[in-house]
Amino acid sequence: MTEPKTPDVAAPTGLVKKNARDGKSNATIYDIAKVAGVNPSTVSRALSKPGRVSAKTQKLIEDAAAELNYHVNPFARALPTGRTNTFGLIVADITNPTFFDIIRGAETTATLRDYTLVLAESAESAVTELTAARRMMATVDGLILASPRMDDDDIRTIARDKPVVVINREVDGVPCVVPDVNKGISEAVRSLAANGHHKVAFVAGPAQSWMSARRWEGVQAACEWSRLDAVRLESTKPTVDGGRQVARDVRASGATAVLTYNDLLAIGLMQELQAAGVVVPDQISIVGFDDIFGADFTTPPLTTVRSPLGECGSGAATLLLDLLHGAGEPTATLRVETELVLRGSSGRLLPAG
Amino acid sequence: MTEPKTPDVAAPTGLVKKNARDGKSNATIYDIAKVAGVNPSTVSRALSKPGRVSAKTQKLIEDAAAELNYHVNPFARALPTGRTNTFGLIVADITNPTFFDIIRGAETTATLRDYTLVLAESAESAVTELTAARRMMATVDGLILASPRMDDDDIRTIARDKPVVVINREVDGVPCVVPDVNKGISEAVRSLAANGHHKVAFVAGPAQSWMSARRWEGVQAACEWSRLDAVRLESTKPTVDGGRQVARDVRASGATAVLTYNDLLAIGLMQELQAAGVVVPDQISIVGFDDIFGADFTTPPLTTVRSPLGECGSGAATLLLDLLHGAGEPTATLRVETELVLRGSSGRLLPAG
DNA sequence: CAATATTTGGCAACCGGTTGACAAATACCC
DNA sequence: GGGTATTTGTCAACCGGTTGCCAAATATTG
Repeated sequence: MTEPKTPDVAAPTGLVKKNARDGKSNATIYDIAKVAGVNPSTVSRALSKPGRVSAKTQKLIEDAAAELNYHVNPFARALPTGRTNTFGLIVADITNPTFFDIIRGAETTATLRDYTLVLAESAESAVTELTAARRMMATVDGLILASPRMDDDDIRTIARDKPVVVINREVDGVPCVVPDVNKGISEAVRSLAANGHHKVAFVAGPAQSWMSARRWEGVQAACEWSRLDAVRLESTKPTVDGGRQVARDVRASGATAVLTYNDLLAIGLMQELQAAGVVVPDQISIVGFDDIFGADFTTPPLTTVRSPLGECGSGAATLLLDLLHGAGEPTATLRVETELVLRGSSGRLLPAG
Repeated sequence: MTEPKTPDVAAPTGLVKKNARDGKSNATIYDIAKVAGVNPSTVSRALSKPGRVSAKTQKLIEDAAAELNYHVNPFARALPTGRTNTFGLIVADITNPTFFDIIRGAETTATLRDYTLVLAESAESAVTELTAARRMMATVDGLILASPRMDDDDIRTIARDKPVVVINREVDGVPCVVPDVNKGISEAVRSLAANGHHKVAFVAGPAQSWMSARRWEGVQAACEWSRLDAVRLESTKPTVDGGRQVARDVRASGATAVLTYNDLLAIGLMQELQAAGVVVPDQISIVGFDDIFGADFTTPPLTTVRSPLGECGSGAATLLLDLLHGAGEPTATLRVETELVLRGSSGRLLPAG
């Protein structure tokens, strides 16, 4: 079969074609087709539809592909199919260590399943978040929203276009990965009750944070169960700085134990209290949430309700990838367990001197 | 193209208006061409070649585009042009906080200039890194390698195909962003000398780490200048755990001040020494590198030589984007300044009791 | 006002795969 | 062997932009 059926299809049309495949330009299925002596569409099938072509042809094509060092062009594939083997992850704040483990979990799972992770952050703004999500929609197969700030309807709207998985929040009709706060919180509160505390303060997070609301509910319920007083305080922002700022209110509240929306608040709060001469945990116990990187750098190291963040990230990625491949419930909610990590910042209340 | 302020997203009224292109298919330049009564190629030009079409036609097309809520299909654009408005960032370890600020800096700059950041990690492995880089090459316009582990030749090979910027390492013929360690180190060593120290230990990082070598050189030079003894110790890994493990050697070395390759090592080292009853800084001074998140959580807070990591990330992104747009030196090296951040973990050596 | 220079818009050929329809080749059955 | 059921490979029409070339339209100039 040496006779060319279609003689000079590629006759020089005057176009500046970089015909010399000088190492640069990549091999295409047309090149493979020529080498293997088959039609390009056969090459395409051999490479992406297992079993569609005969074993003999398959081998022929694979050899040619290997010889030419062929790699599919992702854009050429994405154009007709819409599939990109890519998914997006939008986090509220890249520098917030809460998300580090989520990012890593998602990235690891993505790579493992031959997907690429595209990252964006919303800077804690619902508008930025929506913009980022919209922008990504065009280029990804699916989206993971970690602690989204936009409202439920926006999330559902996006979820109508492409598979979406939400972390740290429950949205009706959208698959979610949420830590179940109750176990960890009740362990924490019971520990505080056992150590002689009677009044507990909860420092809340951002108003739009679904998780902050759940944690406050959990704290209330657990306190009721243990017959402790519970009071809710507001923070300006869920950061170390926000924690410092809330120290006044904490002292004014008369609570002897504090749970904060997250570890950053707890760390800032502890720093400020210690700077003012308050001894932790003798005079006040502090418990954070999440067990972020650095939570054990403090003196005393921070007691905290751990959320398995890495698991959240990889769980969300798995959920999403299953969805993309047609497996799994379209709206399953994955619940992961929380647990108390008892360190030095909480303990027995010493009688006031 | 600004977001429509009118929040009628949730309003069920206007929804019926959408014609056949309701769910999936997005408007194309052909749709616009039809509405505007021009040729698709004219639409393409109006939208991407400023000034190529008359103002009148331009307006016509822009209006039609707005009406149809048109967004270009990135794949269709990438296919013929190869441009994707995307660049990759490969870091050695996603969970290492050193990279958090780098990631954020790069992400912020990317978003600002309308690029998308694709993230991958090498898990501290040269092989994984090369694989990740290769994989990305197909889909990005350029690549940033933060603290790369692969060897210079591999980097240069990659750099021949697409623009590459390296952070935390100098590679001949490739644009780099490197903190200039000398200022920060000499400040640190002078401070130690002034506080009565005579022997300084340096705990090194990974053998392949270019930056570790530079830091050791810097420490040696500064110590020579200040007439201090300098001794080099090896670490098993550049983590908190590695820092704990090196504590033995540090004590055995007889040094009264330690600089560690990075903050994680410093933190682990300090924890271990304190656990053994050593008082920091009275008996030993500890100085880290980088000023990572959490470096000030410790008691005493960590003295460290700060590298402006966010600046490295954004600087690398800027360098890369300039390169992509034809501006800037093809192999410029951007040097950023380091400085000593004096906190509590270093100070005057108390006379041994 | 004619002649030339400059804009402006249209045509069509790409970029590199995917896929439905179909025919040729091969296998299977009686 | 003839006839039907299956494989297997080919054809051709996409996917949605980009861009070189050219001609028509318009502007500039002598």
